Amino acid sequence: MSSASPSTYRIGELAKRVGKTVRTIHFYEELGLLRPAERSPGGFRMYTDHALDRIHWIERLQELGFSLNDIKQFLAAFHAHDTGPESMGALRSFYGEKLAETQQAIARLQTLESELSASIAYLEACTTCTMTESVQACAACNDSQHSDSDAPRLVATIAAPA
Amino acid sequence: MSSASPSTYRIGELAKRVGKTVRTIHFYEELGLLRPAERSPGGFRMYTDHALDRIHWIERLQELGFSLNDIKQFLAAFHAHDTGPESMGALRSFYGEKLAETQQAIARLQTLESELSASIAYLEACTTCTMTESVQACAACNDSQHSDSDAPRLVATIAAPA
DNA sequence: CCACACCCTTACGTATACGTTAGGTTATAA
DNA sequence: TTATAACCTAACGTATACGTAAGGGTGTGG
Repeated sequence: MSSASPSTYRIGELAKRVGKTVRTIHFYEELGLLRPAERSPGGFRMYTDHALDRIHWIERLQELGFSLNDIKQFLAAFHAHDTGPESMGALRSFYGEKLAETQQAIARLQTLESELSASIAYLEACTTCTMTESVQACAACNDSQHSDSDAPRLVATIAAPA
Repeated sequence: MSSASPSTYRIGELAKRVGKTVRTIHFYEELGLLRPAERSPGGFRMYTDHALDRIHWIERLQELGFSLNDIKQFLAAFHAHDTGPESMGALRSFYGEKLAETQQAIARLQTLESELSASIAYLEACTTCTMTESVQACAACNDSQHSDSDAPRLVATIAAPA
């Protein structure tokens, strides 16, 4: 076994290198996201390092909230243009849309974060509560520990039957 | 909180009020997340305003990234405790875990946000590029507009066959 | 030349959160 | 009383991103 990578390798090797399963790579190919550089005489898929980059790129886009189908749509649009600048323009607006969405997602998560924090803070008082009835009774709780504020929405409506 | 109306109403009315479909409410019931206050003599589900609050609560938890199954698991644990403080403690740790996850999600999205911004900034230069070849040629781009920095990862590996 | 890992295609299975008939019943207005 | 809107249960369909066999070739060390 030589240590220099043979420049092309089979699917199992590629899978190992990117940390995906063979099935996943097959799947990407079914969707048109990735194609082997060539096939061996016997029909084995042979890949180059470019496949590696492509798969990492797909990974990042998925983290950004793109579906595999989104990526497929984009690749089609990307290659549908004649000149580099046009293709790059498509890429730019593709990313631009997701940037906006990402920023909204962040804002939303931050709202939820503070709501969670408020709920947890509110519930801290319950730690020292000596009440021994079931949670149903909490609806009438007037403990001075947290009577100064209304129960957060994430707490107020839980203590009910089913 | 919500108040006086006919005090109980049927599933269609509830659906309208919360902006969900009847099927969704049926589904929540199948999962044990929600039960009608009672049934009409003829078998119709009759709800009170509490169902409204419950559904809104479920909505928020979903936005937080909880699956309906997570919520189901939690409700079981919540009602498995004997005293209010114990149940509230369960709620607190339930929220605590998600708070940590939410904070990680925010951090991750912020990383991705800056990556997207960098990519878009990089691609701005392409707007003024006069190159008329296909995007494949961009791999060798040495335009002074962006030769000062390497292409962002989200850009570097795209301009390739398929 | 053979064993055995690795690869091939085809195709059904899985989890989530509902959507969509299908066939029949209940409530209400005319 | 009857039309019809709304409801009932049961059950199969949908989209996403793969998992998991099934049945059979390929490639290579010994």
